[in-house]
Amino acid sequence: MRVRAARAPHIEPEAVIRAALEILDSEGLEHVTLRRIASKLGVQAPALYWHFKDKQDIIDDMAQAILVEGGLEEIKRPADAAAWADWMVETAHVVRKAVLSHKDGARVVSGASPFRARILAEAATLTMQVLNDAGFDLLHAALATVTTFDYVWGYVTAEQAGEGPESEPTSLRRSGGASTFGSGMMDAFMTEIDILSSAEKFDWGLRIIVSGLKSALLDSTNNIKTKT
Amino acid sequence: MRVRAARAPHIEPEAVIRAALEILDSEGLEHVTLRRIASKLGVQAPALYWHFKDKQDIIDDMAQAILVEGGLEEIKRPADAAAWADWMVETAHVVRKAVLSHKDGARVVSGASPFRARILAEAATLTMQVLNDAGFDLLHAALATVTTFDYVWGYVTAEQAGEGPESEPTSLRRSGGASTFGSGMMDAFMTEIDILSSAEKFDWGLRIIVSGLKSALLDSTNNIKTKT
DNA sequence: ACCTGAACACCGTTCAAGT
DNA sequence: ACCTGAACACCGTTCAAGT
Repeated sequence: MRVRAARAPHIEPEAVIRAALEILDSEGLEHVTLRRIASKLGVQAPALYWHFKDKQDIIDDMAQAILVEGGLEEIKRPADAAAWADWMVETAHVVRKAVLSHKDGARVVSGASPFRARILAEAATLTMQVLNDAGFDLLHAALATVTTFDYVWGYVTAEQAGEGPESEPTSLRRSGGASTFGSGMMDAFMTEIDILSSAEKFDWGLRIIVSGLKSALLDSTNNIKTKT
Repeated sequence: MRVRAARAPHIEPEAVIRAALEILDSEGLEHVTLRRIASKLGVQAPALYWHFKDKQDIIDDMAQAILVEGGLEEIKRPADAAAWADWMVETAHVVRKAVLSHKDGARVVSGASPFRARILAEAATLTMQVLNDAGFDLLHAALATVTTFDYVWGYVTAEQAGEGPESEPTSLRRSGGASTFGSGMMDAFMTEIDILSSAEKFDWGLRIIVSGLKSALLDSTNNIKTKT
């Protein structure tokens, strides 16, 4: 009398997202189609419209799932407000890892509706509060958050876009251009930079930004206190 | 005997890109389809395959066109190598404006093949050289360039994604979550940050990065010279 | 050399109809 | 309440055939 698995549908939303993420990881975003998801669940494509408004709705939930599963929800404010700098670096690394944990993760999350996924907005809000507690006024806490998150986003997007299907020698197809400083100079830099892992490169830029933020914070407090 | 315009085809590649960009500006990227482009040229869709390998090839040329027309080619190294900081800020603004000059410009350029468009790679190479002349070693010139360009990319992408069709109140649809620190705190920050134009917000982040780069440069030279 | 016609294998989405 | 069948209006791409 064993229940024949996935024969009588009773689809649940979570199962849809799970199936979608499996297709994403094994075949990439362009294969995440309603017909593929449905067939993976033993169901016809239009069935999905009972549980989700449209495909965008599914993408939104995929983005949310990727970030939650990546641990974005577990981020808590630092015990010491003065430790904001290291906290920001850690938080950014969490976001990066979450997105990288699924193939085309960056494209999924940035394809999600309003301000990306809901959790991302919450993480941003939390970041603003941490910065505010650290001494930034409301305006500069918001600016600093946007700057940091936009860097994270730009970096991760480029990182994952580079993992494309064809791993051509990068940047030297179509040699017609010549362009004075050919690819020779480019290659010199590329050879240098590739001694670092992608995580290390990410970290370097992150610390540059945090270092700039530290200076901004010092400047603003000096304008008021002028201690010494 | 007047030549009936666009009746006898003789399609030229530039005309294809021009038509594609017109559709892009008036209707957005999702309407830039081979059939639409072709019909705009008085031709059938498969005709495009004689001039271009595939749609990706057209997107690549669109990206290149957007950046060239935005003035990316006119960027020259600074007269004074020490003026690298202001030069980077200016260069970043040029890239931002170029991308924003067409609807969905960011998506087009990031959808382009290898390292985005060819000109972007050249601009990056030039930036590395400028930084190298300014005292950064090869590795750090490359890291600084990547950091800056990734920030530019993240910022512009978010900026243009926000211009979406539906201009909902942003971030407060689906009020179910509650999430302790509701949207109230979020709104306080958003009100603050919206007193600045998008260009000003971009500029602020840019200068944070450049400020961080200045510190890094000073530190590295101090480690060698240790003057006084 | 340059383009058309017709087809192939897909999409997301709608909707009457089934159970 | 939940799903199917069939259709609609599209896609990018291929390819024999026309001129």
